[in-house]
Amino acid sequence: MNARRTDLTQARTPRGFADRGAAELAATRAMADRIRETYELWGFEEVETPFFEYTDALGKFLPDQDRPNAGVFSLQDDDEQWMSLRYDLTAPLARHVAENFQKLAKPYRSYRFGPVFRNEKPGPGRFRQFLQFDADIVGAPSVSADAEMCMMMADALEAVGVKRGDYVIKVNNRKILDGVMEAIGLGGEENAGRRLTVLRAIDKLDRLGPDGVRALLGDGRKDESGDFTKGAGLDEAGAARVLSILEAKRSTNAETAEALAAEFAATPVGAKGATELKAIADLLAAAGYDGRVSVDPSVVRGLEYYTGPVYEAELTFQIAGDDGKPIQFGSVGGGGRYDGLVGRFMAENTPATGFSIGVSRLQAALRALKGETAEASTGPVVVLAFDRDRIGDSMALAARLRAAGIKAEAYLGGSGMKAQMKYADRRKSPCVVIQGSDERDKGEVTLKDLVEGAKAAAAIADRAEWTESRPAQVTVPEARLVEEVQAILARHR
RNA sequence: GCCGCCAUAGCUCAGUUGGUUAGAGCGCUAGAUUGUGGAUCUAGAGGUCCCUGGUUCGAGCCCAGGUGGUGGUACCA
Repeated sequence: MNARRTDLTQARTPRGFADRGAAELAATRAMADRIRETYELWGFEEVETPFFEYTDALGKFLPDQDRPNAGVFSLQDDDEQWMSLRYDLTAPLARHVAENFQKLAKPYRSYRFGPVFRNEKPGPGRFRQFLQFDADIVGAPSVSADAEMCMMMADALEAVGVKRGDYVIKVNNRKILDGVMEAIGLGGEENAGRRLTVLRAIDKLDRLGPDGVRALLGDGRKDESGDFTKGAGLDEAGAARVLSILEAKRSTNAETAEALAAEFAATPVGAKGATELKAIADLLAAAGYDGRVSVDPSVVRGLEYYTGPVYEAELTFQIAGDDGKPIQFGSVGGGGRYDGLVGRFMAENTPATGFSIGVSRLQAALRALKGETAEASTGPVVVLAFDRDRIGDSMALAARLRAAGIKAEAYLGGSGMKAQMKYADRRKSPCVVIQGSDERDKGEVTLKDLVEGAKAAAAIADRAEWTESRPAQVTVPEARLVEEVQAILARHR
């Protein structure tokens, strides 16, 4: 009967994708509910966009227009138009706003939650499908909107259980860096690539340190594996000037903003950036968010499209990993102002700012913080099946429990009683209902409390006593089924 | 993308210089126990030794290419 079959299909998830079980889904749902409550409290409304967008709507931010599958998952519709799975929630929002511009009250405050897809190499804790939770304000040009975004991000983190002090929202302004780059001769369209290289170099500060960043700003850097990363090609003075931004951090937001204003107001754009940061610092102070939101010149974000304030949510607690070394969780979300994004779809330019929370990443961090306390949720009461032809009786008993609001199921498998008990055990069933012919003849049911029973069993060593004692088990009139089961459930609440 | 390491049962792994029918522990299924979770004992099921090709009388083991995983690095909208 076991002839070797060679036609079996291999059961496997695609690389970088994962199935998620009940415990993890429950944790995700709980977290999403907290975030949702926070956003609604701030007056944001939910909107959902499809997983697919036309590739051109996702935009010029694709790494290579000629290869639509690089970075994103793309396919051609039957009319030959390219469509792509969304890689974030911001580009689809920009499209939605442009498409419904007349209908939306501006400033438009909205949030959305869902999976996004990236076609790149997966790593540990890094998947090709993951969840984001975004909030954006479209149509508010002032930095008060950016300040509000930072505050709401802080509220959201606290709502999901990150304690004050265990996180920090860092905020900076792109314009300061733009000013510096302009001053050292990196202005203009022709230097866009080098400006991006500078941004990416600064983004690596926490990992590579000042010397590593300096190398990336100059000629380039060779890492331990021998791979060479080309640098931005700045001269020594230029690199020093860029790095000096990072030293402007002071102990309070007001002082940092002032230091930046004093140092980097040489160009009009730099001055504007400093003024904006000062305004944000004032708003944060007035709202009581000092300390939770911190003005930090090292935040740049790797994205090209940000035009003003940028911010990043960082978890600051450390816990030891399996190898004893501390794990740094780092960034769990970020965002910024993208005044040009909606403008790709319509002549009217529309300012916008928003941020994204990496739900999967945040969830992983919280799980590590709290330990694997995914407390086993209680399963259903299981009504055992005695005679195959009396399954209707089991189902009727289960139905009575359900009518009383108790999770219950009749055992539908084909195994014997011992296996059925094991099944109930594995389902984390609090209690089983047994009705064989003995009970049925007398109009009774036997209930076994599995939680109590497990405790009693621990003390019993030999088989005879085990079978004899039948711990935590009662036989009651069938009419009292619901009350007695409720009593058992109440014991373990 | 680049560099390194790894791939044998559901899981963790052993497997001699290249030599007969590839093993262990755990897990799973069942029996001992006419109707009871645990413990104990016993039995059973479960394998394309990642794939393809090569060397050889003979390959789980050696060689080449591929695939997948993993650790760095790059990218991360």
